[in-house]
Amino acid sequence: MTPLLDSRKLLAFTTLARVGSFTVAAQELHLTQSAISHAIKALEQDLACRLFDRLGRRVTLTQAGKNLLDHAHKIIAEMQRARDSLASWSK
Amino acid sequence: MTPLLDSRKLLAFTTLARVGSFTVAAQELHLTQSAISHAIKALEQDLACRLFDRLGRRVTLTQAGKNLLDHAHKIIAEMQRARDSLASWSK
DNA sequence: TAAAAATACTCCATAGGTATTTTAT
DNA sequence: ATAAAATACCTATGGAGTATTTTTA
Repeated sequence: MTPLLDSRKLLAFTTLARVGSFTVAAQELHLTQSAISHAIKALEQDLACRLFDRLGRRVTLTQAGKNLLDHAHKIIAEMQRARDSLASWSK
Repeated sequence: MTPLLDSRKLLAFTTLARVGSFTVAAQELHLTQSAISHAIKALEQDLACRLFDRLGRRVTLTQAGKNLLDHAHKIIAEMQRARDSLASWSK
């Protein structure tokens, strides 16, 4: 129904995909490991699919996760461009 | 600091930009006029610039608003593509 | 004066925290 | 036995509602 996605969850997602660890992703985003765990779980529920395989301590993208990653990067990059654009604008 | 934008506010923004009325935008999104007003105000504060000129009843985009509109469309469209992509994916 | 937007409140959902438990090395 | 993820629980922020006030055509 709604086309929208939560951008904070997408950022948690791309960070986790890059660093491969909930703990390290949390540090990088200045959040707790718990917050990242919650965010990823909520995103997986929202999209109704697993995004990561938890193979013991190894956290790797599923095929669906790989698929989402590209979109997530584009979305975040576009938000950055929007902010940059409006910042150079006013004043 | 954060590159992120709130996607629900962006949707309120693009809808208002298209229909030119808080009341009509609210109807279209199945929200109240108050909710749209709050959302736009919060977005304007977040970005620290006016997005609409309220000329009496006529609501029109400012130059900054016109600038944001293009980005907002791209962001929402990309979210839609992400969802579509993942939907056709799993089963 | 009759519409439409802004605002004052209220409520509730959820993002995020701490503390703990579970799991795998 | 230890380090990392999941989970239980709690709190606070803010998204969204109703009711009201302000505004302007």
